[in-house]
Amino acid sequence: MKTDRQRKQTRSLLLKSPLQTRAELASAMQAALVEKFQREIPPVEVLPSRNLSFGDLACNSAMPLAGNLKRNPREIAKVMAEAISNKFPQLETVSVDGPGFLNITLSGEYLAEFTAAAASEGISQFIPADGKGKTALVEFVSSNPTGPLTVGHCRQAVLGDAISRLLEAAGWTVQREYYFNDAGRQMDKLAESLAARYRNLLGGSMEIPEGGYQGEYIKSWAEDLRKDKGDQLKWPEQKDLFRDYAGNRAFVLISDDLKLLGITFDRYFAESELIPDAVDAAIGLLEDKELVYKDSDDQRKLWLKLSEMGRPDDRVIRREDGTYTYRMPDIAYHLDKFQRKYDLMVDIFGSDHIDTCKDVETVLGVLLGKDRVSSSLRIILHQFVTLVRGGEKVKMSTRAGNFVTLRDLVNEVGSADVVRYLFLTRRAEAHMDFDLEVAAAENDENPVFYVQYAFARIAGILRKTTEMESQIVSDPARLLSLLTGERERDLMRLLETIPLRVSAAATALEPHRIPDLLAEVARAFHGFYQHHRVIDPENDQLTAARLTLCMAVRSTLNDMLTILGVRAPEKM
RNA sequence: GCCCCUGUAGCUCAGUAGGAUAGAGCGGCGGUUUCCUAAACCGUAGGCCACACGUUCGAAUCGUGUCAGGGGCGCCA
Repeated sequence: MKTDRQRKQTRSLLLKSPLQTRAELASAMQAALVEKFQREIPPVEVLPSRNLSFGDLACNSAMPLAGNLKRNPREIAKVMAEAISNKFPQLETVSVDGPGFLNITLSGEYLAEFTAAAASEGISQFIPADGKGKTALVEFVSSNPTGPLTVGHCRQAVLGDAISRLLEAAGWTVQREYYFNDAGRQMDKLAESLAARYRNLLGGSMEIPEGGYQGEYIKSWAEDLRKDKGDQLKWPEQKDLFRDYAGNRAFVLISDDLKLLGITFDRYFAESELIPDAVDAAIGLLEDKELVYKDSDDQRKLWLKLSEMGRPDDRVIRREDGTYTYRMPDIAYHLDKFQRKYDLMVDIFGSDHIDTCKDVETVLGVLLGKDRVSSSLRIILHQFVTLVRGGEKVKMSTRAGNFVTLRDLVNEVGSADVVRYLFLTRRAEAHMDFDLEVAAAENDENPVFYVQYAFARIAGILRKTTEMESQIVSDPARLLSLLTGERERDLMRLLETIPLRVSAAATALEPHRIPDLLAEVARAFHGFYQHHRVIDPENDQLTAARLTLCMAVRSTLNDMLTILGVRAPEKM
């Protein structure tokens, strides 16, 4: 047994993070090329091999360089190979193949050491902390408080939360924000709809207004309102009371819906906070740049000169009655965000927002500078969800009463884990068919269970052992000598790639990559499990080594499930 | 008419800052359990990456065009 001090020494010699390893290889190769050819060389890229039979890492920089240097790409690759082979303890082999590919195999010792570290300390430490010391604001859902959340909001809620968690995994400090319009006409319609239901309860006749809300939920609010306040409420005299009551009820409804998925926000930002000061200030900025003009018929009506900023049409931003259209407070809201000085702002909207998003982004670019906006604001537009039940499309109409709510969906599927996982298996900009039967099936058709089952299997093994921490094999040479199977080695190779792939997913703001990684790890683990018995009473050494590998897998699965917000179950 | 997204295996989808033989799950076919959870594993079949042209040493990936599907084009949000 090595002492802690010795172990640390070994680690400092051998265990570099996956990122460091690749960066050192790249710069050594670049330096060698500069030395050899006596000219500037663009950075060399070390990438994961597309096909593991070629090796663990690959580099194709020799080929694009061949034209510039007027050399055979294989000759260039050879220079690069010589620069690194036998110089890095993390490497096993380096070879030049095909037209000029450089293939690199990682050493068993390095992989074993990585595995041991992952087993004892987890893998999250190896995810490059790109966001360390930086703050991000993620805005999502942002549905107006007029009724329950729909399936579309559900996708957005899950997406926004996963993006937030992914950024957190990469070291960012994330604030989740929900913006809602409480000053617009929608709230008045809602109040009037409630008043109509209230009056109907009392036998009076009052129609739900044009564009109002017909959902059954408003009937129950009306009943509650009657219980609380009696029969004597007057419309429109007590309009504010109706509006506040409806708004509050809607908010409770929405936050309950979000709770079903385990999603919470750090801040709910109300449009009314921006009116009038922030909006007036924003209009002032636009006026200074002569980007607005008054309507020829009505001086109070204000237009935004979007067509002069490269957008197709000018738009009204203030109506005759002094109220604002959607775009104006949204611009003010984003100016507020920029004033709060986040390093990154992410907006998540449904694809129906495409035009307004572009308008707002364009205006921000004019007011704040295009570079500032493009470097710190990322807008993600997700496509809609089609619900399918047994091959048949489920009709979803946003018309009154006939829409599928988030709550219905979660209840029918029966599990927030499944909803989250399945929504996150497709990229945001892809249309999604969500099959309710597959989602509700508790069998092998459901990909969530495949991953969770791998975790539960490991938990089952660990329950049968005691003092598992003390059994972790931290000496890489010993670990390597015990884990000799191909599946064991492949599993270690796979685990080593995970931190950088998680990091890449975070940079791209693409949480859909995580379910793929999870399935890959689970598959490799299930294969290993089937072919190698972990607990072998006759062989303590081997048991300890395989437990170490299991612990590393466990940590990897756990960290990635956490990013998706999906439970890692001890038992299934 | 204009704008956005999509078209990859029977189905649902990954893969697109160009790279070597295009991947997975489900479904199909054939196997595996005295042993840590068979919600698992192993094997096998299945593709003109919508189509055409172009750029390139090299294209599912980039460009142009065509076709097909979804969505959006309010003084709603």
